[in-house]
Amino acid sequence: MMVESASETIRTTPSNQNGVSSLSSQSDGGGGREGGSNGDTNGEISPVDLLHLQQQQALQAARQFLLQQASGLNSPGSNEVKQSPVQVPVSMAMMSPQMITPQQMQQILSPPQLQALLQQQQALMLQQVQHTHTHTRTHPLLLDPVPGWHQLSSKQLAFQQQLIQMQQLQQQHILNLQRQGLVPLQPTAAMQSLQVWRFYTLLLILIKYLPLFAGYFMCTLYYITFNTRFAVSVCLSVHSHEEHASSHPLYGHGECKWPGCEALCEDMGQFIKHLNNEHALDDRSTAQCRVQMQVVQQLEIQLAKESERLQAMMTHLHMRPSEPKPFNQPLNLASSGSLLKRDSEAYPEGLPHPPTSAATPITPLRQGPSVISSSSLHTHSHSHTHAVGPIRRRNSDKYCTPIASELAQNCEFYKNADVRPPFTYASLIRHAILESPERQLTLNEIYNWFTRKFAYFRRNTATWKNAVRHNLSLHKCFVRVENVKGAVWTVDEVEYQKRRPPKMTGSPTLVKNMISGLGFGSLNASYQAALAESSLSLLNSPPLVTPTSAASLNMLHVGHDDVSSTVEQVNSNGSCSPTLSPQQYSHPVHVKEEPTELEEDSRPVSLLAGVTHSLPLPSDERDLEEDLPTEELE
DNA sequence: CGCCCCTTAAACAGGT
DNA sequence: GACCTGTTTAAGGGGC
Repeated sequence: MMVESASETIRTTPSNQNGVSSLSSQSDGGGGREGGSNGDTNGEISPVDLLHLQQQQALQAARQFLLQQASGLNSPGSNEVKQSPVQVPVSMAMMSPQMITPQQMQQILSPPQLQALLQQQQALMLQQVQHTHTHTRTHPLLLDPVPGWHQLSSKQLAFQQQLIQMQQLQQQHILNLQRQGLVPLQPTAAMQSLQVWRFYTLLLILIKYLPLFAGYFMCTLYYITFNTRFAVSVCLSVHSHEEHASSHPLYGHGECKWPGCEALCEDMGQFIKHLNNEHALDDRSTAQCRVQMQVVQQLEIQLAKESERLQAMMTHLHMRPSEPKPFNQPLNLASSGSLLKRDSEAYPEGLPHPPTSAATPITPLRQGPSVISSSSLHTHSHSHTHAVGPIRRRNSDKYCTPIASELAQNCEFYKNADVRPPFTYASLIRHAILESPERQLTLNEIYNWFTRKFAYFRRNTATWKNAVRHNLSLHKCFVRVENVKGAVWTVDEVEYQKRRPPKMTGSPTLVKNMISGLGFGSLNASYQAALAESSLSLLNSPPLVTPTSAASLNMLHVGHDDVSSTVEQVNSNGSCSPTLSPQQYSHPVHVKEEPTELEEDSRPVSLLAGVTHSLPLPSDERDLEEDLPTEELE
């Protein structure tokens, strides 16, 4: 009911797209342009330069693709220049939807197959180059990516031609090597070609499958198009037909390109009708758009990774980096990764360890402050600091994308987008209280927190305020404390943990619990369904379904719907105070009746997380598991 | 089907 | 009396 009126309240403009808009400044022909500049600076073109150029082209193509993804989200009208050099690689990527290393590929593919792939990849490169310097107007299927881009200087053209020749020679050399079975292991031309190919493949696989990862990652890029009924234009299609140059970015090949839709529409009118009917502004569309944003985010991360890889390769080859590349975050599939920087070096088992440096910090592509907002808030909460279980906590974070990190990362989003946060009132209230310096808030302060943090709660105040009051009174975890200046509300952590759902056991329920653990338990059906259907694949995907132990599985319930559990857990890593009790955590004023006797046992384990203690794990996993609630306390 | 959780609505009381 | 705060009850939906 509230969703319907959401479209009426558009109060923001898509002004924050820093991560993407920075990419948008990279034009389609950027790679070629860089190559051209190289050609300007260097009279002689070395093979190393060519490799560099190839890599740059690949990255530029990826950037362009990201740009398209992002621009599809941002502005529906920005898709006119949507030809893409990534077009053809799509087919390559779909040919082999596996992420394999060049070595693995050599093992898998026969030499002819490998040769064909290489030829195809090389042809792509050549096609790109030729496309740029033989004028795009000669190619009916390609649009001019950037006006004036084809107006290269003669020197640049000469460079391009030289590049083509070198590439041909290079390709021939590679194929000869392949025929002879001499596949060098060091990053040579063949390997780098494979690397480029792999990059394409990886990117496009991500495009293809990342939408399925929906509920798992709460996206962070923040677009205001949520507020408009039809402004959510997600362009999943890498192809763009010239006959549809003026068409809708979500429409192509006679079918709807909305993620997961593929409904057949004969013409634009039918498509528009379909779009209005099936993809109107509702929870499901919102969730899907959120997923798409996550796709973009992941691609950006991946792009950063590949850029770093390129830098490393170039460094290895004694090449001069063309530009300082932002080093990236390790591909931490847990969206709470930003909150887990402290122990990011130690990857939880089951998570894919990034091949590249894990210690390099990332420049957030989105709202920088949002990533640290909750963290910083809780670092101030000096005394109430308890550590968390190292492995289990991370597993918990991994599976139950903590709402804290979700809020932390998407605070700007929720602040501006009129989207209902997928958390329960109790979770939000608890988060608000725990976020406060004193860990206590008056009712009015809770109200203010809601309105301050969520655009959604700036309307229908009577409804949600009533709900807030109702929750405060209903749940025993919220304790009213008389204060000098009135009454404040605090959180009784023990009680809060008590109300958590029973731990999951079987695999069928696992997924659902995990989803609910993501904080979507309170969503309405459509939203849940949208997220669930997108999450299933991810949750079943190998890297995330390799639970390290029964304990890790049982941890899954810990994050249920809490907003802040992970925030304080993670941020309390540094300060180890095993003697602090949950009561102290919840509130000093509150008098508790039944302290948990086992908490002292679990506490040392929880200290492992941030400070890499080597305390032995308690042998009794069951007891530990029962202690989890207290373990979460600070 | 029953239970539980969550949301929403509403009535009511007490205080300012 | 209006408003805020807090409590309580009820209904409905969804998951298990």
